[in-house]
Amino acid sequence: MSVPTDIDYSPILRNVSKHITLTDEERAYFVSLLKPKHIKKGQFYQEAGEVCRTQAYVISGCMRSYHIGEDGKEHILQFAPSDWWTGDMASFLKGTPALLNSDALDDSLLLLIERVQMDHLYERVPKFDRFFRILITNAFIAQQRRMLGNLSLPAEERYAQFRKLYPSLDEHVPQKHIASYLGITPEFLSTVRKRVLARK
Amino acid sequence: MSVPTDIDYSPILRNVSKHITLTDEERAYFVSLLKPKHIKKGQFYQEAGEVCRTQAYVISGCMRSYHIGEDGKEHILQFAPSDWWTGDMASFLKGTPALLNSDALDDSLLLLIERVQMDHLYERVPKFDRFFRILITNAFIAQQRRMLGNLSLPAEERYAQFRKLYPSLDEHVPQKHIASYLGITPEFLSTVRKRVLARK
DNA sequence: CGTCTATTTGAATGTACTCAAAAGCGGTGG
DNA sequence: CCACCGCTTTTGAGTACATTCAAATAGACG
Repeated sequence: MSVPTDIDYSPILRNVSKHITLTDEERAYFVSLLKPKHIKKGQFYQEAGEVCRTQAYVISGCMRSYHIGEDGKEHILQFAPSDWWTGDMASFLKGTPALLNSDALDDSLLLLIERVQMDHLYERVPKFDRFFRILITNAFIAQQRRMLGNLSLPAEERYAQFRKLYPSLDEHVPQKHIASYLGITPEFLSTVRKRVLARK
Repeated sequence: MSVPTDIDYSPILRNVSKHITLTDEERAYFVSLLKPKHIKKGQFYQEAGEVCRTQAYVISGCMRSYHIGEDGKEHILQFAPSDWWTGDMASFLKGTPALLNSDALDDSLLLLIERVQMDHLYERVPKFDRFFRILITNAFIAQQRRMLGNLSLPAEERYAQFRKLYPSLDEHVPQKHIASYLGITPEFLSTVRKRVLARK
């Protein structure tokens, strides 16, 4: 049994106040809906097939969410380092079985909010409609760029872009996961990487 | 000069009321912000490089938005048939030059809303924060699925899925555009198509 | 009809994959 | 501290999926 730890809510509150302004009361209410969850490296936050009942804000560590295709291969949709949100949206909203697995790449601390609480939050503090509108819009835009890259760029360029966009991920995350994110095999990333590094 | 046409706002109002409920007054206000725009087949609603100042709801016809890569090739990010929303989000929100072109695949009628008006709308009728939150969330989910398909499926499967998901587009849209959407060449789609059609 | 563009077909090429094996790296226990 | 084990990364040969280029055919529209 672990000693109960005091959670520092300031990161998520800063995250929220980038887009909306809360009263003390609203802030307290919001924080009361969050459940901390520690996840050790390699353990799951969520598994495909189950319904995803929460959305998660990453306080520390790094999560990944990925799909296992019919061919049995992993395809990574998202890395979520600290200050990112994660969770299978489709499953969360519609109550359908999740397509995505999510596990920890490092020991991580998440703050979870449940679907019902989320609905209450929207009713009692409509500003959160705006907050998540903006949050998801940004995610949408980022994903459009990724899609565009996948449509128009060869693997070498995609990897170069990835390095520019997420330098810290490129350092900390095993190459095989980056390959999976880019949509290529680890073997091929290895050769591509040699070429990209040679550019210096 | 064309005879001024009466616009039927019921499609967009039905679209909105799928997610939020408006008073008569709010409805009237919302409608007052919309500017109808006719676009003939082949003409542009928006060009890359310019700032995208509006979001558009498609009343009738069909739009496409696409990016022209460094290689000079078109890559289609979205088809927008009637009842869809379109517009370069990143440019619209941040005021940066648009990456996307958008032109009409058929004679189309759009309803445009400008950035400033959109902001007013959010202030005066906060329910629209919710409306667009839901709208964008759905777009996000759909795009995740597309991304997943592109990562995990061969061209033949991607095309088969596209046909299932958008049967009417598959019929009405030139194959070269579908190829561009799927991320393959028109020549290769032609051979893939033969195999998919053979499945019956 | 005739012209222009879209689609099909085919041959040659390239990018990325598979499979296999070797080398590197990190943690763990002796 | 070193030796070993498991996992990740590298390397290479052979293969497959998809592209390019070219030319023929089919469709659409004035």
